[in-house]
Amino acid sequence: MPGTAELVAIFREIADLLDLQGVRFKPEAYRRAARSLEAVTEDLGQISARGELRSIPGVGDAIAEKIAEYLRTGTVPYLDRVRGEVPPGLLEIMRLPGFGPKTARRLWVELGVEGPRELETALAAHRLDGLAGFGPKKIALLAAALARAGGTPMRRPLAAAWEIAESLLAALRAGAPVDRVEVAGSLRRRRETVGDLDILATSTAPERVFEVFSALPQIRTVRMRGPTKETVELADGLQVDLRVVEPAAFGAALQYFTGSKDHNVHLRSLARERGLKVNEYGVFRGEERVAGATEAEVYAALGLTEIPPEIREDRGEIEAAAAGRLPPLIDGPDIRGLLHVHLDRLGGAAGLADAARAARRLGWDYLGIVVAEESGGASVPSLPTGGPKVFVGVETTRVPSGRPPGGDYWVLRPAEGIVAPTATGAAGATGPLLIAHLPASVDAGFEPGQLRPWLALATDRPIAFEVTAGAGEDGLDSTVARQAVQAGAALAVGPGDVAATEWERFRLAVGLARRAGAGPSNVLNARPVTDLARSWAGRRRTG
DNA sequence: GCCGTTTTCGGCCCGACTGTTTTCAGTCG
Repeated sequence: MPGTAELVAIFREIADLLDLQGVRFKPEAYRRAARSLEAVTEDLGQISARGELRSIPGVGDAIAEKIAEYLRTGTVPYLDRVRGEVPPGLLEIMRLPGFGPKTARRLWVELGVEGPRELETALAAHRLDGLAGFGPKKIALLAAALARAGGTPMRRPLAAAWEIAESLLAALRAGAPVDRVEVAGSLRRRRETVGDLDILATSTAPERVFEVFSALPQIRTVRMRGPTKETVELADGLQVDLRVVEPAAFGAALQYFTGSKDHNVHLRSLARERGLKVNEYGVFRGEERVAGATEAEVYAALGLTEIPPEIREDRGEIEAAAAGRLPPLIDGPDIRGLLHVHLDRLGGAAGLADAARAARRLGWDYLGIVVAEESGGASVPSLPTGGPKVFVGVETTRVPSGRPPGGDYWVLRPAEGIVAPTATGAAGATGPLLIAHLPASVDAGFEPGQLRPWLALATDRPIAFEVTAGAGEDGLDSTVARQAVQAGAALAVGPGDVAATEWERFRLAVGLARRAGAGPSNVLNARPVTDLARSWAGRRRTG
């Protein structure tokens, strides 16, 4: 299927093939462009039509021309050219964990190995023995990696990774001589999927910390351990890096290991311009450490206001921080209630009372209880006074018009495969508020242009796009959500369809909204209860 | 191949860890 996702894959393959040829710098340039394209919220065709492809970070003349070519013809001939220069099987060898382009290329040049199958044969025939740089351990690692090949490590949904991380942090705090322990990496940036976990700790006895960590029941194997860093694999294959630093370097290390790569590279080049050096131990002027204990200190030393982890992606946030113009982002305490709580999930009236208590505990003023369209909304029990206000949402699978029967607002969950509003009820439809739960993930092949008809719908009626942190049933991902925010549309933030005991997960969804650049004014359920009641003209239930 | 309040050419982040080494190359994040 042509589109941004395919173009990203093409650039990544070009990068790998150039790597195999030993070409320097170009592979990173293509990867940078690929990462950048993944974050583009607008249709590439439109950007190209305006002649603005080069405004995408990492896209210069040569890559812009290849994008334009792809948009015209659906192919990038340069890919076929570089494919012709190395055997395709080498890609599989270089992607074996622990091995890379240099090894794959040497096996090809020195032994004629063109792919995994030939490598297997060569290993069996002991043809690698005696090859310079290939000792018995490396050969054994290669054989083991080859035997396990194919199982590409899966990225976990954010919520799943978060639960694993929480259990590891709790175990470390309880059993290891640590002062501070925090999660870093893409989980801290609240990326919607997480490839591995990064945990950072301060301690005066790192060795003991690693001992305790290695002995945790969740951990299957220790892959490597040095004086400052340990890498382990969990039973389900997830890789976890634990690093221990001294307190004076904690902020610098947290900043460094939170990333992203592009953000850090940009920061370090900024530091060079100012005669400074940044590494995971601090910001240095010559030998002198001028910052390091806190992240705020690190950013301040570089002349920047502190940048929230969720937007550290080098998409303009560093320039904004330098100018003191970082936009305010939505925060957990801004959330005033939930709007998408399924009555079924609560388990009836008793469950509703429990949910009301949970909502109070979280400081919320209202709950939007959602019922199926067929049920007519009449079955939602009222709450005793003093509890959160209860609104009733009616869930439907098609774009509705008119007032929801027996409810205050609509919740739209399109039937599977629907990616644009159907004609019925869409054009010119006005009506009470609509919360749209669209399964719109760039990873799953959603193209930026596909949001356009939905945004058009938002010009006719109040609509909010849902952002959740459930397990595989999420609404907009942060890239699509960013597009909605940039278009001035509202988001609705929630924990997904989970029990009230797991509502804390709404904080992860807040993280996704932050990644999208949403401030409090962009989030429907950050509005006070009175505003909300006004935003739909239906009857409302009072507690 | 990209990029620029030290540059339109000459740079391109930087440290940890492993395996094979006797001072380093490759890989990773």
